[in-house]
Amino acid sequence: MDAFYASVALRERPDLLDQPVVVGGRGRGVVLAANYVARRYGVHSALPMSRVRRLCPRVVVLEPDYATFITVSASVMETFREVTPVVEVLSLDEAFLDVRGSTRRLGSPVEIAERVRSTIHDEQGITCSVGVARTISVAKVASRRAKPDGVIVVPPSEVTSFLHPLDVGDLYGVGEKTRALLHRSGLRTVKDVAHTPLDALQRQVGVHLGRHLHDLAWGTDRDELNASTGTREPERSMGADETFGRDTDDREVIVRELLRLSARVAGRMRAAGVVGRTITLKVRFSDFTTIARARTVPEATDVTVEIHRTATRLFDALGLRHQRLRLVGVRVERLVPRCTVHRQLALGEPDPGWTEADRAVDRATRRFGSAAVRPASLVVGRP
DNA sequence: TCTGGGGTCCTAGGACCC
DNA sequence: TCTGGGGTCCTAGGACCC
Repeated sequence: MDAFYASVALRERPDLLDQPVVVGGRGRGVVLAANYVARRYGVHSALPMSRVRRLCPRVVVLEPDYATFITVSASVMETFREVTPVVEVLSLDEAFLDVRGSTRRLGSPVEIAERVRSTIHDEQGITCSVGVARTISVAKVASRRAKPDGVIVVPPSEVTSFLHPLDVGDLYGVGEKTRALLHRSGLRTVKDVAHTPLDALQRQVGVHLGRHLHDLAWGTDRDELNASTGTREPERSMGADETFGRDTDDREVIVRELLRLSARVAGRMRAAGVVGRTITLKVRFSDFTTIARARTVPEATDVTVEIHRTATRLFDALGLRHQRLRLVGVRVERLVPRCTVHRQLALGEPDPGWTEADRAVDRATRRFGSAAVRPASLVVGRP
């Protein structure tokens, strides 16, 4: 989708179509999506909101409405699945489709692309762009260059002439750091990378990345999709983090925030039916340096208080003294389906323990909303 | 009052085991 | 002429994606 969040938000506000519009958070947030009018001012996603107002004082800021984004996304994915069952979902607004088995029924890839685009336009009132190619990274680069509201087809015979003039930073998977590293080595275009001997490239950037860059530069990367037809791949980790409204060194505030985050993560884990053993605490200081500390516990868990206890211990083990924090986060890794582990009963553990309490909270939350039941320390205005 | 929040994958080093 | 060698698990950090 083109400028997905902004396009969806603007469906409700057609009066703003000619105005620079961004969807973004308040306070210390960043731009989640900018419409193409705003982009003319140099506004783009991930830009701090404070800079957006300086670049474009008359910008209109809309709040994200995730419930609607998710609904629109589901409809869009449904449209994709009418084309082919082989769909690899990348994010809410983007997917790879393997249309090799659909051409008899629906026509050439370009015809399929235009059909999908017009369906989404008619049904959802937003535009999207499509790249057509034999491998995912070439398709991805093509779709970026097709934006907004376009289609680019790169036939196999034209892959190198399409890719080679591009900057290495245009490759899918090459970000700011890798681009700078390659530029420092004199490799500026995709062609430069393609014509560097593989072993020389691997000495520069490591074996794996070197191999990967070479494949990207010749357009010979992956061409089979990870499309579990229908069901999604289970998540490998789940986490939550939050930037404070202002930096803090107050242990009580921090530990309380860790509880909020632990409850959020554990609730999502229980809803997904997964448990995990490795709990990671993330801390970002005022100067933006960020560290993470992890601990693997003997028993996989989805229990709020257990995750919170581990996170708090990890925090205390940092031994911070009056260092102000900008952000804290909690993540649980190495997730496995809950049904694959059986919980070891500890001696002395009460039978209806925290697990049962969490289940009860989940039931209350489902019926009455997330504000219904909370740890007492998270109740605003408590005595 | 610069710099969100959700993820994935890779690397590197140390502990530990056979 | 001394410190094998391979594998797994764990932790920390970093790059990248949307």
